[in-house]
Amino acid sequence: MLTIGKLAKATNASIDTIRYYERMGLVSPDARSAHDYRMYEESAINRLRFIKNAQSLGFSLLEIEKLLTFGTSKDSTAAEVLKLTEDKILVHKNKIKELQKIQTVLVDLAKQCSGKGPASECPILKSLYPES
Amino acid sequence: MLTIGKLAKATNASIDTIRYYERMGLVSPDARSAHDYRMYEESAINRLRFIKNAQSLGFSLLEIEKLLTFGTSKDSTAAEVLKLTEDKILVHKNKIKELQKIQTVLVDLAKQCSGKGPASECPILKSLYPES
DNA sequence: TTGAACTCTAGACCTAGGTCCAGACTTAAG
DNA sequence: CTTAAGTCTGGACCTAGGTCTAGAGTTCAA
Repeated sequence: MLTIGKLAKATNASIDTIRYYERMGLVSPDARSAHDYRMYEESAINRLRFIKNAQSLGFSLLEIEKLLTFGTSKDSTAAEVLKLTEDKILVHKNKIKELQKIQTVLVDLAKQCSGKGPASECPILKSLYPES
Repeated sequence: MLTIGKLAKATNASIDTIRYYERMGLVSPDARSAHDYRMYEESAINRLRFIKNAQSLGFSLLEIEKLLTFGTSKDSTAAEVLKLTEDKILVHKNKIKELQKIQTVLVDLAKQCSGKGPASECPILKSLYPES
């Protein structure tokens, strides 16, 4: 069994983060010591790594909680996991599209500005002011 | 001169937002009425629209404040505006790249999951758990 | 055994961009 | 004149994902 400090070290998470995840319902100690220290099984390491992995794919803690629940609930289906994943893909797709649209505008603006002269003459600023 | 309510209506911003921008140093009333009501010139409308436009391009309020200052300071140069714009382009570029990387992984995971069977057998979940 | 390192709880604080509220005052319309 | 609608200030609250603090108790190493 691991204390919270050992678990933190093993997963490169902070103690505070682990306790925060506990409040969020993502991780909980497998036991408490005589003096109420949190005690974790080795498997908690994998659980925390799961969280990190899922986070790096853009899942929120709320979504990760669902994923974790799916993994242990007998009634959960692969279809539910797939749905969550596909939803996330769609969200990312839209975000990428939005950023690319913005990017096009910014690059176009940058091209119009020679970088010379006073800011007040800069076409970038001018185009941000509404037609007037 | 416009009261804050008229300005809000004209710009589709909320009164609270305008006051918030004032606290942030982005907009301030051109005068106060006898009873301390904020009074704005027509030009405040354009200023607020400028803010919206810049926001839609991903500039933060802090950056927008700089842009607005550039526009009115005699010492500011187009080069400064261009720099801010190019920095933003770079930030967006990196964000897009990051999202695309994530997207590749997610799409790949989704492909591996048939959507059939229990969640516990789902290859998506399995791959989120560290090699073990 | 003693001091450093660890852990506990509860709750405050942080960012960013707002939103909302209370309580008081002002203005406009009918 | 009355009443609804508008405005004022100051400060609390919201999301998300943490981070930090205080004050008290515990455990480990020398």
